[in-house]
Amino acid sequence: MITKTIKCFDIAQICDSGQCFRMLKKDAQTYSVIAGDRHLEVAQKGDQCIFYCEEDEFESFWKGYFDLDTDYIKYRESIDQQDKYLKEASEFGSGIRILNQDLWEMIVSFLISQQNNIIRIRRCIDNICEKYGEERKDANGHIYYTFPTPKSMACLPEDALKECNLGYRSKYVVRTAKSVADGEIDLDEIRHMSYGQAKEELMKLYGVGEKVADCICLFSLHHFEAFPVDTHIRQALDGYYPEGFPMDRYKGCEGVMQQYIFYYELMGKKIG
DNA sequence: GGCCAGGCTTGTC
DNA sequence: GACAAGCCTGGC
Repeated sequence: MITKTIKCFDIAQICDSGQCFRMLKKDAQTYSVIAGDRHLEVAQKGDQCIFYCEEDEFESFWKGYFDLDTDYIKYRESIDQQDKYLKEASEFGSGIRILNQDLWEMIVSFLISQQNNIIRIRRCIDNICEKYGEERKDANGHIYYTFPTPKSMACLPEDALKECNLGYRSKYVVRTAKSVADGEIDLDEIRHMSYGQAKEELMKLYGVGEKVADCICLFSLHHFEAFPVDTHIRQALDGYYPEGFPMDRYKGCEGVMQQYIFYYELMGKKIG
């Protein structure tokens, strides 16, 4: 069990920001997270965070996963003071961090995300994990499932994942699993590429377009230059930035700004 | 070659 | 009926 005081970190905001679909609220302060074959519980009260794991696992994995070595205050301070909308959005989502998630998990998750909502995306992912992942037990003896490997889905008929409610996206996931399992696309190479190269390579995968490639680059490769434009972001940009979003000003942290806007558009309006 | 309309699963509002 | 972290295909 590790206790830390962390600024700019809010597990609830990270959970609701729609970058991770395997994070679950257990009670008012506690969340459980599954990443690859690992499981973690996190509790938070203000700046105080408790990570229920051993110190070496925290240092070697979860610290990087939650991006705790990155200074988000610096990004927020770089925001144009005249830009009231972005200032408000960044204050509203001040506890958001860009997670370092697994590349393969993000490819599949954002293939499923298209023309879909976050609740249903979560359900689809739970379904494929239960059906094609491996069963594990957490420290409390509760069962959870690992994320299915490319190999475990590569041999399926293209329609097989419709059973998991993926709909027409089933063939995207199966064909992509095949491309990766066959070595046609090398994930390790993509991990070492620049943003531009990685995006281009990812877009060779069946079902991966510009928006999905940007999400993968941002949430698993830590390319902060990626700025995924979906319907919500499109609306915000049309409404608040008719001249276009000032990408040049935010060079190197465009993706962080995108997350502030996305979260504000999705959650800010509910609360008012 | 680029551009654009239409189609695609399914659940929720 | 419209829409949800869109993409592919075919026709021009």
